[in-house]
Amino acid sequence: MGKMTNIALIEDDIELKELLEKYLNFQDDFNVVLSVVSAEDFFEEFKQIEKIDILIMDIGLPGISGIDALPKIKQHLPHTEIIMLTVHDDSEKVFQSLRRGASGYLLKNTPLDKIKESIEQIFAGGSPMSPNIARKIVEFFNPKQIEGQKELSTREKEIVVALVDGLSYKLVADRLDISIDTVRQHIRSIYRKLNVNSKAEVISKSFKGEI
Amino acid sequence: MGKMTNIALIEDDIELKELLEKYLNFQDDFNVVLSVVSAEDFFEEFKQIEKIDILIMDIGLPGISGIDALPKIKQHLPHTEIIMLTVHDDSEKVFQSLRRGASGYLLKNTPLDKIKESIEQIFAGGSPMSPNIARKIVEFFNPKQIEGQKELSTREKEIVVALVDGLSYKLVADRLDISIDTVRQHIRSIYRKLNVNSKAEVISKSFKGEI
DNA sequence: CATGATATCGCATAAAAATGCTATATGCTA
DNA sequence: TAGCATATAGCATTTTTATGCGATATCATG
Repeated sequence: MGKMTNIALIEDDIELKELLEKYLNFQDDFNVVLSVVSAEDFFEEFKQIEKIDILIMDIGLPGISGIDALPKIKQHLPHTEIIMLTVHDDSEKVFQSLRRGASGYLLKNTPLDKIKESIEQIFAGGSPMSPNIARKIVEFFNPKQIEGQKELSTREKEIVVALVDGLSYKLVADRLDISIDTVRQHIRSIYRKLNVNSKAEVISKSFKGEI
Repeated sequence: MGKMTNIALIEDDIELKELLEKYLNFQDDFNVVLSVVSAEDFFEEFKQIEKIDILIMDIGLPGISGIDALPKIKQHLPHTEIIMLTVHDDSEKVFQSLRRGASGYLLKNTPLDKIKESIEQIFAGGSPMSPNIARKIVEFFNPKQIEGQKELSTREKEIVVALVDGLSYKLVADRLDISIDTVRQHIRSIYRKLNVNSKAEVISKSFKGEI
């Protein structure tokens, strides 16, 4: 037998919580060591547990939300991998969870065997992600056009990426192997298309998905 | 019978190409309508195909690379969903592919039945992604802690917010009702604490949650 | 084949940002 | 209380950015 994986659950839907508990405990190498219905309960009890490898938690919890609890949990348990299991599929919640340290993001319609698979993926250095969540992320990297805003060319998008990386004109030129004057020219076109007149605005728009 | 899904392949590994072709054609509702070994061949032949729903392509192709071919393909076939199937798992290639319009990203060790599943996920509005690839993305959103990064003061955080809003020093001074020299001074402190030396880097860090 | 979008490069200049140095006042804390 | 971080402000200089103007070449589209 391999080593046991210790799992904790925070889930206020009692039915789902018990189902998960039973299913995971039924697996040979999984062991549910803590199962609570709120973040508050978790903070009260987690210190009594020797080791938590995986925490599966909801977002829509009573009291402290799952997202707000994330930083505090990661602070106390930096080596625990956290999987969000939730009905929320809006980009804001997804990105917030990831920024605050979640390693995976599953929708509640995920079948039990896929949840098991997700835990195994974590140990294989992967990040389990429901396909619909992954789509949000893909859209972040390749946002849809804003109405009335002109499409940037491939080269212009590359320039934007470089600006977002914090590069100066000189370094952009080096990365793309073009002259600094050409960089200037592209940036001019970008400013015109986006109706801005500073790098700062381009970077902000990029992060806000407005490009 | 449901409607047929038309699939195209660009894969220079002949063995894999033929295996995929056979496997996908064997499925009831899949139909491999084009199967070539290079981007050049694809551009020559794709116009003869009435409809391509899904394109599965490699990155490491002879001649034009898969990544370089992406924008041109999306331009001609904006409604074709593209899945990258490749051995490359470095962040740069992953992000480049996504920025250039790929809808999914699978590693070559993906089993055939998972590839089939991925195609179905695309039609369900999802983005198939190997777990190891998803991990790269998660790390993008939650970068590792920068060692010895100092906490910003309240005033400094206000300045950061103003910079993120795309304001110039002058406008920051106006908003906070302080002199432009004081703004400079605060920004100096911010740069020192964050180990950067441009507005662009501050804004990026802010969006990435590194502040 | 003309037109427009893209991609490249150069020169010049004004505006903004980055940095070096100095200085005063306040509040916290070791 | 001496030291430290914060918040304020000024001046000078260098570097980077923003913008105006001009130019050539390619490619796709009408």
